[in-house]
Amino acid sequence: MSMMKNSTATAYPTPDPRVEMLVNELIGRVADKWTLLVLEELEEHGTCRFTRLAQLVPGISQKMLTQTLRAMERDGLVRRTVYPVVPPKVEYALTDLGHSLGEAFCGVWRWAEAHLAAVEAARSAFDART
Amino acid sequence: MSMMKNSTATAYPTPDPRVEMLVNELIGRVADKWTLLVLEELEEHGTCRFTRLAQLVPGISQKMLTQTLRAMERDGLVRRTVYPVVPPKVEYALTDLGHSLGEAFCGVWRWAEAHLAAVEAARSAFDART
DNA sequence: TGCCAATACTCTCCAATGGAAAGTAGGCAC
DNA sequence: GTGCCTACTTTCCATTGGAGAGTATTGGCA
Repeated sequence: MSMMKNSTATAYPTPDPRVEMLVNELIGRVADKWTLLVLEELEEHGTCRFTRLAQLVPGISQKMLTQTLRAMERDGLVRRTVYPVVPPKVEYALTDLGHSLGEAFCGVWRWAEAHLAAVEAARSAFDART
Repeated sequence: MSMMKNSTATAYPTPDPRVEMLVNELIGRVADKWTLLVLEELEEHGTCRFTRLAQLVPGISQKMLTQTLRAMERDGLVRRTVYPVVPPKVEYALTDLGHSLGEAFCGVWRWAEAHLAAVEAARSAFDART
């Protein structure tokens, strides 16, 4: 927030501490490893069922997938559609809000792709410094 | 590094599974709540000492601050400067790489500010659905 | 009449993580 | 000496996360 927000010349850019607190809380929830990975797979593959997501997201456990999807549904990021058929069928899809968050994270993705080598070099250098 | 990301006209942008794996790992590390919050405070306040950061980042423990700063230093996101003075003095500042990551996260911050109300509404609606 | 298969969870147990608070180092003012 | 300052570091304990087994449903099969 404040990173880009002080367009005015005021020394401190945080207008309302309540808003800041809420944004921090929201960031803390949304900037979660699994949320991010699930978001990406849903962006990339569109509507998915539970087991497909479990295969797509590398290394997630069923419990964490359930929890993550529930939290994302509660936050209005994904829409959960249950079909009352014989073997259960549940589909997960991004809402508009979810898509907009995905777009917001595009920059981070591009950053990761672009600076992968720099990070690895930094790690090697750091580890070499004993 | 990122061996050509497929220039072919595939529908989805996943080029090389190795790159994807590394990016996922990097995302998983960098998209950590504390990393994000520390990054923001360093962007906003510039160079900081340890205790100041501990005050700035809401709710972080000393242990997590130490761990987070070490990981960020290892990844080349922050520069750690130790002054061998009487009471220890250590300053933390973002590197260029750190700044670039901060910029990449700008979109997420803006998203959080812009959609705060939408998320809260979604939560209320979800919770009301028992 | 069992019994199974398929799916999306849900539960249990155990290891890893995170937080609070106390401890460490080491020189300096007292 | 005693206490103080700062940046950790360690210890202990509560919470979280993962692996794998269990559950609920019901049409289809023997």
